[in-house]
Amino acid sequence: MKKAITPRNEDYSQWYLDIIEHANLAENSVVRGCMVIKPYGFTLWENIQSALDKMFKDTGHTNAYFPIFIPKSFFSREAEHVEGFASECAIVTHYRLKKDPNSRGLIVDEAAKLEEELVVRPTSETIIWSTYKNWIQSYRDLPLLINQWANVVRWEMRTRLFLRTTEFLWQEGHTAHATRQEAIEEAERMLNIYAKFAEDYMAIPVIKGVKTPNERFAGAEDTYCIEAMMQDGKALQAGTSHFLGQNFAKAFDVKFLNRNNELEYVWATSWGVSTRLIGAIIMTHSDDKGLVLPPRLAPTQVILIPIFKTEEEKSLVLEKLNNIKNQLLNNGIRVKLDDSDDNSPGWKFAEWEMRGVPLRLALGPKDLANNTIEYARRDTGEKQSLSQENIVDNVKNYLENIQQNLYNKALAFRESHTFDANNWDEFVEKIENGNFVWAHWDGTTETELKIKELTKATIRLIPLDIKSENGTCILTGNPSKHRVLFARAY
RNA sequence: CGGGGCAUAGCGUAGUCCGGUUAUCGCGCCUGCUUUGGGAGCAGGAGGUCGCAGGUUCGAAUCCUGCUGCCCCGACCA
Repeated sequence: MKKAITPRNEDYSQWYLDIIEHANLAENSVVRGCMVIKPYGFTLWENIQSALDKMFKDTGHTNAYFPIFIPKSFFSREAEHVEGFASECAIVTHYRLKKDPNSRGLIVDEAAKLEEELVVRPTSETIIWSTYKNWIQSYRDLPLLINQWANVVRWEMRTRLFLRTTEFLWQEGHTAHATRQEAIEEAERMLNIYAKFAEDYMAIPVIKGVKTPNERFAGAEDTYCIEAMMQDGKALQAGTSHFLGQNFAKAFDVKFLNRNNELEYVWATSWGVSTRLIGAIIMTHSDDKGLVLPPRLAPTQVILIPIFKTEEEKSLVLEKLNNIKNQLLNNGIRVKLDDSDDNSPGWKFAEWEMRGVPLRLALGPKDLANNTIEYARRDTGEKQSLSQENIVDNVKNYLENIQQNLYNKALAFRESHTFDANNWDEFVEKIENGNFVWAHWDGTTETELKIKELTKATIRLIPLDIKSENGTCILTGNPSKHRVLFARAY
């Protein structure tokens, strides 16, 4: 038996790591801060990708690919962008190794020094806008709606599997528009797509909003975000969409002729989600028995477990289960039959629970005699013996039900951990206990930073569906016209 | 970069203070038999440059010196 999963309430971050290990999602690689995404974890990512990719394409976007290397000078074109990323870049300085004359090893060949260093992309705005300059001349070239699936590198000081790794996988959309209004609409459209994906596929309720200037993306005029609550009450930013104004157009001199034959700078957006979403799924739904996956994204939605003693029973049970498997496959359900001889049914139950498979069907001699089959759902642990009739419909109902239940549970959890705070003591107490807190803020970065210093809470967002309400800042007592969302965050 | 810790089989570890035959145990792995409705049992077996390099010693996982790597806490962040 593998080492048990550390309970959530004992050590939340160890629990998180144990889930990843036991569910076979990923592991640390020999390279510090970089993870190996194992087949099961990567299939989950592929399912995320394909659902999102369809949503992007349905809204008119197409995929393209830009280089992983970006000339260093590109980063200094946009002042805030440099500042945001300079401190966490991997840089290529040479292109050749040679034999070390003093040992059997290899050393960098100093003769092969690059004239201009190349930065391994931490994000692709700069290389993409330098390319867009050549692609855009007229209003007829707009809007330009492009997405790229890629890896990026940010040399973070401390890393955690999926949540923050040195290299991570993501998608980044980069769009160009003729008007300010159109670009803002695009940024909001993509935020809504992220929110819909989070809620409909990941079963994670999110709050939509705008970042404060302090939390804004380097080079953006506005950063929109969705924030989700994890089971320890901390916030996780699950997606961002930026209205970039004309900052990158100006930095890379991207202009177009409008209908009136006037030269104008292009308006831009960029938006992205990453493998961090897998961390969000883990931390939202899983329990002390292991991973819990939402059916719509689970690599395996249904696991079939045979139970038998004799060879004769075995062949009858397997025949039945293969038949069921084919019915489910023909109906587009991702199903797997665990017919290995190596492990007992009990072992298989535990194993597939740990790996988060939403629904388990077990069939043994008793079921053969009674024409029944046992349904066991991962989210509630509930087991039910049903007739073998209507398996496809039953399974579909179960999966739909589990998907909905996971969302409802996560929403109920968030709601029971969200409060209004009207004075400082109340604010500190609610933050300390791991909650989302709506509170008044005087709108200054100074106050925001002071609150962060005192409580480790940050302003997660200013809500999109803002409710006007006169109040006074939780810290300074200065007037405020609406509440903002505070929480400790990942 | 500051502070703390660790390095022994694929993984987790005992032994290190106080040097002494063949380096401990569990998991996992291999073979066989019995098992299989909630992580099976028994028997046998394979697997080690004790992080690296020096030194002390008749003798080093153990003592000394240097190096390297990793983990945790803080400053940075999708």
